[in-house]
Amino acid sequence: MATPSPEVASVRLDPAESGLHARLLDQLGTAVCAGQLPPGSVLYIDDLVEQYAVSRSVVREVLRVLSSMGLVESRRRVGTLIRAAGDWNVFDPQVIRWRLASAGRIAQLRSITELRTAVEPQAASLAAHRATPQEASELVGLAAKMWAAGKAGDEAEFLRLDIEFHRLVLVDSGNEMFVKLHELVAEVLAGRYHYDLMPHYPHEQALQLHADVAQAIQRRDGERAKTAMVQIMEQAMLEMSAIWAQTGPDSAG
Amino acid sequence: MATPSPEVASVRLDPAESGLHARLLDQLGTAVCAGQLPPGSVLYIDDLVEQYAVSRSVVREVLRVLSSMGLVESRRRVGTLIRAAGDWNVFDPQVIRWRLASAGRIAQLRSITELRTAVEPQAASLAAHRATPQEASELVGLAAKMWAAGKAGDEAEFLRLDIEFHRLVLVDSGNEMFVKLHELVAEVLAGRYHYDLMPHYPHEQALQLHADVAQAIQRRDGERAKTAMVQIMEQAMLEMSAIWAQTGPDSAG
DNA sequence: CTAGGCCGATAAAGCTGACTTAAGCAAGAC
DNA sequence: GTCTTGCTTAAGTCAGCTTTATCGGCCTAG
Repeated sequence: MATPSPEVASVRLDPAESGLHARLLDQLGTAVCAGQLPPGSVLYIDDLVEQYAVSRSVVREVLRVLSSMGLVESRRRVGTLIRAAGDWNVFDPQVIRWRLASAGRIAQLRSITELRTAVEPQAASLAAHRATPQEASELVGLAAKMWAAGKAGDEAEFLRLDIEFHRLVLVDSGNEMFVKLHELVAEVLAGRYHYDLMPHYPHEQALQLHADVAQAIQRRDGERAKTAMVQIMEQAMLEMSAIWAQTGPDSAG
Repeated sequence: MATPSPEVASVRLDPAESGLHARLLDQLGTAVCAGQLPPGSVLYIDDLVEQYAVSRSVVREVLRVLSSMGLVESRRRVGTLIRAAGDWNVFDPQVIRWRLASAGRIAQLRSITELRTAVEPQAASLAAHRATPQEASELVGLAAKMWAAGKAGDEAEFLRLDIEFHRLVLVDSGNEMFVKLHELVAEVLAGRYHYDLMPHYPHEQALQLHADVAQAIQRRDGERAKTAMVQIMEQAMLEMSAIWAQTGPDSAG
C-alpha cells in the first residue's frame, strides 16, 4: 500500500509515547513483570518522585493504573506493595507486552498458545455458522495470498497475512471476547517473530490447513473448520515446544 | 441467607469500598457500560469535580484507570471521550462486573459462556496430564459432594461446589491464564444465580458428567475428561439459551 | 477559490504544598 | 497476658497554579 500509515490508530501504547505518565507506567510495569521488583517489596511515592523526577500526580496516577492491573496494592501507613504474579491481570494487553519483554517470555508464550489452542478451533466452528458469504470469501482469498507468500518465502508478508487470517476468523465468530483475544494473539505472533522464538518458514502442511479452514467456513462445515484449526494449533504448539527446548528452558517454571 | 459473609476476602472491589476513588470509578464505569454515557460523548474534569464533589486528583486518577481499561480516551483541547464498546478491555474483571450489571448482561453472559465452552474442555484435558494424585482426588471428592448437594436440592451449596469444581479444573490445568479465567467464570456463575438467568436445579445428567470429568482426570484420560466437559458445556449453553429466549431477547444484539 | 500556514482559545497534563485519614506499632494500664 | 490508648507514618485528598498540545477559525499566498 502507498499509505505510509504513521499510526495504526488502534491502541497507541508505545513506551515513549510522549508523556511522563506513559513512560513511568512502562518503566514500573516492566520492572515488576521482569521480577526486578519482587513480590512483597515496597515502593514509596516520595521515593519514586525523587527517582524519576516527576510530580506526585504522575506517580499516583501510575500506581492507580498498576493497581487496577493487579500488579501492585497500596496500603496506608505501609506503602505500595508489589503483588505476586498470580494476582496480575494476565489478560491485560499491557501486562502481556511487559511479560513478553521479560524473562517470563516463554511461560507467557506457552500460556497464550494453549489458550489459542482452546479458543481458535471453537471460533472457526462458530464462524462457519455465522460468517456472511462476503466474510467467508475474504478468508478464502487471504488463505490464497498466504499460500503465495509462503511459496515465495516472503516471511514478513506471510506473518502479516497470518495475523490477519486468524483475526478474521475470530471476528467472524461473532464473539466480542474472541475478537479481543486477537489483540493478544497478535502480540504473540509479533513477539515470536521479534524474539526469534518461532520458525519463520511456513510448513507446506500449514498452508494447506489454512486453506482448509477457509473453505470449510465458506461451506458452513463447522466440524471440518474446527478439525483443521485444531491441526494448525497442534502444529504451532509442536514447533514452539521444539524451539523452547533449544533456546531457553530457563524460565519455563 | 443466614450467613452474613461480611467480606469474601478475595478481591475487595465493592462499590462503596470506603474511598472516593473506588466510588467514582464504579459510578462512571457503570454509567459507561450501561450506555448512559454513549460512545463519542465527552466528559470534562471540571464538571466531574463539581458533579461528584471530589477533587481533581480523584477525577484524574479515575479517568486514568478508565482509560487503561479502554472505556475512555482523554484528548487535549477536546475533553475525555467515551469509547465504543469494541474498544473496552472485556477481559477486565471490573468491566465484566459492570456489564453484568447493565442491560448488556445477556451478551456478556453468552460471550463468556462461549469462551468457557472453548477453554474448559481443553483445561480438563491438560489437567488429566498435569494434575497430581492429590489434586485429582480432591476433584473426585468435590464431584461426590456436588452429587449429594444436587440430590438434596441444596441450591446455594451446589452453586458453591460447582464454582469450586470448575476452579480446580482450571487450576490443575497448570495454565495461569486459565486460572485467571476462573475469576470471570465465577462472576458469571454468581451472576446467573443472582439475576435468575439460569435454572438453579442441577440436572441428573450434569451431576454424572461432573463425576465423569473428575474420574477421567484421576485416571489420566485426557480425551474422556475433555469429552465429558464438552457435554457439560453444551448442556449449560442449551439451558442458558432457553432462559434467554424467555426472559430477554432485548439486548441480544 | 482553494491550499497551507498562523494564531488564539481551550482543556488536559503536570506541578506544588498543605491538610486529612487510617493502619500499624509500641508503650502503658488493667 | 491481654486490652486499650495514642503516636507515627504513608497514603488519600484537596486547591490553585503553570505548561503544553491541539482544534478551529482566519488570513495570506498561489
